[in-house]
Amino acid sequence: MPGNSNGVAAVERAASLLEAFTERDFTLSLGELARRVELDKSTVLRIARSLAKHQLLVRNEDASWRLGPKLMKLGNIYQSTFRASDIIEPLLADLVTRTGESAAVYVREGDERVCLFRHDSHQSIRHSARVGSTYPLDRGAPGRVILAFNGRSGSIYDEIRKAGFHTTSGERDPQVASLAVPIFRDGQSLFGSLALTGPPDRFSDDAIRKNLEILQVAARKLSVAMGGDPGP
Amino acid sequence: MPGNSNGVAAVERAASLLEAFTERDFTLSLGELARRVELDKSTVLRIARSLAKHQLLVRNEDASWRLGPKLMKLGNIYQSTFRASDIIEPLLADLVTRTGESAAVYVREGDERVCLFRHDSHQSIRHSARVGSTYPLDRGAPGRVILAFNGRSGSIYDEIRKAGFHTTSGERDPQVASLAVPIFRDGQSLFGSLALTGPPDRFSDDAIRKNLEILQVAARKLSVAMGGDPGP
DNA sequence: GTTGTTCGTTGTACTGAGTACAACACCTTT
DNA sequence: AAAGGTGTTGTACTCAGTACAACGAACAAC
Repeated sequence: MPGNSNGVAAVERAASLLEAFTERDFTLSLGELARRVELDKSTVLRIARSLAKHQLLVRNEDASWRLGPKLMKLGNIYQSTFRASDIIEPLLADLVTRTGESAAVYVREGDERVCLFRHDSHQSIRHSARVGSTYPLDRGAPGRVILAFNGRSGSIYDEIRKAGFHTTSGERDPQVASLAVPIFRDGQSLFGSLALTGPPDRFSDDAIRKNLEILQVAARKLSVAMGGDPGP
Repeated sequence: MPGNSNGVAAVERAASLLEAFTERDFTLSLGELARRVELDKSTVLRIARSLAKHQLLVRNEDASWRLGPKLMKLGNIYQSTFRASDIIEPLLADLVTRTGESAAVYVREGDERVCLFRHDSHQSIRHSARVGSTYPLDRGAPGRVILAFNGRSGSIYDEIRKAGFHTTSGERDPQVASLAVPIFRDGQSLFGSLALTGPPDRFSDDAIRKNLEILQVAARKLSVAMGGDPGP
């Protein structure tokens, strides 16, 4: 199972088990689990038992499985790696009340971006992603801003760097538009991007102009709080 | 390694690897990691590589390791299992502004309780736990309330059931006092407990009386929203 | 310069752990 | 009563996982 070899197959199988669960299918029977990961039922049972011993999986009364609380704890430690929650969370809430759109912070993680923090808009029509979800770097404003300020060259990225922000509509998902600016920490090093997202029809030129100012003020405040230069 | 046998040792080793990380030691070198889990460096390296392939672990530039973003995603799915975040989160925020203390929701998970949601007080002196942390059931008001309404017998628990709430000061942690009430869902089945926590000196009889009313109103609202009886 | 220590990494040989299969008991449904 | 569906356990085979030792590269002490 280890693609290039030099790994531990059983561990990767266990990881696949965890990945079989989604927001919709948050509880799975042994058989269903075995079917999804394409392993024998007995194999899945033994791995699941070991995962459950560490609360990475939990067994419910009808013998089916669901994800365990340890994952929430570990996910929280992952988040604390960035040492930013105290500053970011209230700031996102403030952004939402000011702009009416959902606000989020994305950071680069390898060749993807991860939604690290998020605060949903109060409006009935709103964009709502999940914290921890990964998205491509080269699609959508939050990703492109990260690429631009990570030194990616190309006419688009040069423009973003010059403008200090970027906006896209329906690029990654036809249903959502987004407006993003960079956040810095420890001087000039990029921390990630701060973004507003919502339905494209609420991202008119006028709305963008108005929200951009609010967003940039927040981004500067954030950058300064994390020891970074305010940015261009 | 599987205590009673009938598990997969390599998987449990991998779980131990993840558990070696804490809020303080959020990044560990290979050697340190091997020391903590008491395994050979080569073994740890191979397991870590497999975990990293699934983003459960991430390698940083100096070759040390940290927890991966997939954990946040999975932790989020765990949380969504309870289908309650939309209702609970704003309610906790409201509780904090009304009472000035930190508010949290605990659910039973086996023979422990897990902090499922949490909103910190704005005050400089405040109790601040981590979402996903586990605590004993028989220490602290949130735990005892869960035991009482899960049918645990005994004079203390009979009293709690009769009163409809419980308060403790310094029982689990000498530094914190708490006030907790039950939450129900789907009729009479217990969902968990809703609690306020803070420094003991802010939990005078007067303060408790005042906050209890606010807490109970919130708990009833919550129970009804989740299809449960409002409770006694 | 050395010597010593740490770090991460790779190859090896051994053996015991992980695996798939089959059979089982227990349910419903037909 | 047969057929499908659970979850479970025991088995035997073999290959995957392991610890060990050795390596090169940094870095510090002297």
